[in-house]
Amino acid sequence: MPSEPTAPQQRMRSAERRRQILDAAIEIVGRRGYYGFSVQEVAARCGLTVAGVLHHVGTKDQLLLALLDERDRRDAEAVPGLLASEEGERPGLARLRALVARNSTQPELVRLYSMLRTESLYEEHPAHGYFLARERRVLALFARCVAGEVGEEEAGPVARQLLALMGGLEEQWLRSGRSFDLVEQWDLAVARLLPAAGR
Amino acid sequence: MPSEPTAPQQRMRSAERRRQILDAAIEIVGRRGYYGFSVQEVAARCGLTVAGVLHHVGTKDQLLLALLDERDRRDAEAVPGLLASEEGERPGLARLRALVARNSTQPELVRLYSMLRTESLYEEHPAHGYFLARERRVLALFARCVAGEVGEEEAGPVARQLLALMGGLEEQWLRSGRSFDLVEQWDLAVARLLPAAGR
Amino acid sequence: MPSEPTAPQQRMRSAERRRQILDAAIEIVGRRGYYGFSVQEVAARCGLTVAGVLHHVGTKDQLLLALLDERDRRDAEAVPGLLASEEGERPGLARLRALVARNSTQPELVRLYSMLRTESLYEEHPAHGYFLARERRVLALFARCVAGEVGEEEAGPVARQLLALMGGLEEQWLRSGRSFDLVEQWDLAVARLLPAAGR
Amino acid sequence: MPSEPTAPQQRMRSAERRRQILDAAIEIVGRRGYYGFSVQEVAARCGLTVAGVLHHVGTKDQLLLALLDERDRRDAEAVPGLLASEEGERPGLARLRALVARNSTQPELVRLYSMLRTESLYEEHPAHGYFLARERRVLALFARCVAGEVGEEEAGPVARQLLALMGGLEEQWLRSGRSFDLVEQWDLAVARLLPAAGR
DNA sequence: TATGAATGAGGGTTCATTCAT
DNA sequence: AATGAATGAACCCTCATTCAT
Repeated sequence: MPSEPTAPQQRMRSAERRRQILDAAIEIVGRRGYYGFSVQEVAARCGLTVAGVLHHVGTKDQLLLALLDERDRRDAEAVPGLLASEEGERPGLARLRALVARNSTQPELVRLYSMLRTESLYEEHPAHGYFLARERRVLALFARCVAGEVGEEEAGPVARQLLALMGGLEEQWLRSGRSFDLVEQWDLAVARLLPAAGR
Repeated sequence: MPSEPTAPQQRMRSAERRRQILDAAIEIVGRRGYYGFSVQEVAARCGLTVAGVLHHVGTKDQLLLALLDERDRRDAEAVPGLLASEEGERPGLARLRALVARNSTQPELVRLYSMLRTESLYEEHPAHGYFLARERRVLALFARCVAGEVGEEEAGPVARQLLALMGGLEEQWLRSGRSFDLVEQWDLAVARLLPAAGR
Repeated sequence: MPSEPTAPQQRMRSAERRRQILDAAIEIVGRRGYYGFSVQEVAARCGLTVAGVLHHVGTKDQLLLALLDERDRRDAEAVPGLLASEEGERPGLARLRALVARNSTQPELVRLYSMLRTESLYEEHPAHGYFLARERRVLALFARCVAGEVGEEEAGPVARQLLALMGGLEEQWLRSGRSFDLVEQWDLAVARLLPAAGR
Repeated sequence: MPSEPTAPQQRMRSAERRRQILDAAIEIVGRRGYYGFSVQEVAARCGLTVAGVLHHVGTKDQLLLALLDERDRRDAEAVPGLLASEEGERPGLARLRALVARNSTQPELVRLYSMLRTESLYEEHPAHGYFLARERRVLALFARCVAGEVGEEEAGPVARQLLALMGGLEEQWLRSGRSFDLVEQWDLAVARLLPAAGR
């Protein structure tokens, strides 16, 4: 419905506006997933028209992908090398712990990935490919992180186990209203799973 | 004169039809979640009108809850006492293994719970309450299952870890196209997590 | 939705059931008119299925007409000769007052007629014909009621005025939550309109 | 190069379109009331999609209220001060007559108010509050109009009577296919009701 | 007498998208 | 950079009705 001409529409610079839109989308998609969120809602949160939002992001699907890219970009910027492992450096368990620690400060982000990871199990989900590739990459990274602790043929399964643990604990953490300390529980789990490494 | 031998009956009896509807819904909700599925799709799969489906289940929301109830009912019937633990009997690790084993034969079911569990993190999701309660119950059960293996103050955290592992491995299992043996990976994980119990 | 088999469905005799249905319908149609009422609502109020109601009344339209007939039948029975004026007897202002008095004890009934009278202004309303005929009859009756008080050529207009007054006051009476005495206001109005007659 | 001289413009400006929508709605609601009209019908009459109509008015309920506001706005504009009585000026019977006279030229408008006034007796009707307030205001105005003619304690009842008469006569006028002169009948009624004032 | 299954039509509303401005 | 008009498709749901039981 044509609304009253509202407060003098402040025009933003494109980059700024885009960031604002992606922020809003991250939060909303984190809550209700791809299928449950609407461009309308993003628009409302930004004080924009639906058409206004689309002007910046193109399409609902593109918005989703843009949002994932943006997250990756920001993460790479904020904690360089946390998820990457290009060089010859040998990441260890500390790396995994750092990851958990960082996530524990960003529940919103955790929500987003939880949501989309599960939703994208469906082959036609727009982020299906993204998360398939991501999981492969992450499993490989985790395997390298534990390479020093376990035998070669065990690295794969243990990486699986750690990834499962991480995701599962995060989900419980969210559902419980973050009523427990995520890092602490992670440490307990790792101590059990890789007892030799603790020392 | 006896009537024709009942041509391919169009009109079904209530229970039958309801089961058919719930089956279809389970599959679809498992793929796309509550937000992504439509009554229309269920109807199409059952050869019914949308109104026809609604005649049996009332509402989209009620369909979701009915579907969860139905699952519970069928599970309780098929493997009695798997999730329950009423009496004084002491469930152990075997119980957990049995659970994983059963799930490994029902990927569709696993999908459904994965999907809804995550989606229902959102407070206004129609199954939010259901999964909140369910997680509490399951954590309590798991804690009892490991009561014999670990100290009392450790039962809670370990239950968390096992639940996280179970969910996480299942998810990886689904995403990988079930390319690994779920029970095998579970055993490996448990062997690491509770080494003493292995024997 | 197929409901639980409820309390042992008491079967009623047809006439009884029909009366019950019409009673419910009178109340509901009185509130929301023909367009706003649904067979479903009537059914609910009678503890019947929609099909059950239709079994007794045939059709939504027929229900409406049946309901009007029933009202007329009951009125004729309860206060014989109130609206009729077949014989040579000369009805007077007392007759009109009796009418108002009776209505003042049956707000539900007043509601019904108010509602349908207005709704049926529309030519395609199922009760259009009914109320057209009714108004003619009533105007004729009213004219006879005031024949003794005013000149012949005035009887028509005065009948109009009295009918307008009656309907209008009743409507105000309903809207105000019956916060004034309908008969009293009627008397005041008549005293003004036909001053000579008062004595 | 100048563009073609604007082919029969499909896209309308907001105000224009809105007016068109409200006009259509007034007519339809006047015929069948709030419960009997559908947005679809309004859309069809405007050569728009349902979604198109909703784009301008928001909601079926909002359309109804917008329509009443619009009527008030137009009336206030066309015959300023007819229904208002802000200042110290003393309105008299002439004011009431002017009102009837105006209405007699706008049967459509009369229909609308007749319809909604009655329908909104129902407490949950979207215009219930509107007409409750309106009746209070109008009764107060009418009371002031006859303040010069009758004693103070009679003003209230007489206002009621006049309002009832006006509404009732209008309704008869509509049902009869406007077969009589509304103003003439009004004059007759007023002459009877307030004989002293005639002079 | 009454129900239960099923439908077809229509209800209002939401949504993503296009296009001109 | 952003809006506003408009659409087409989909959404869930309600309704009156039919038919077999």
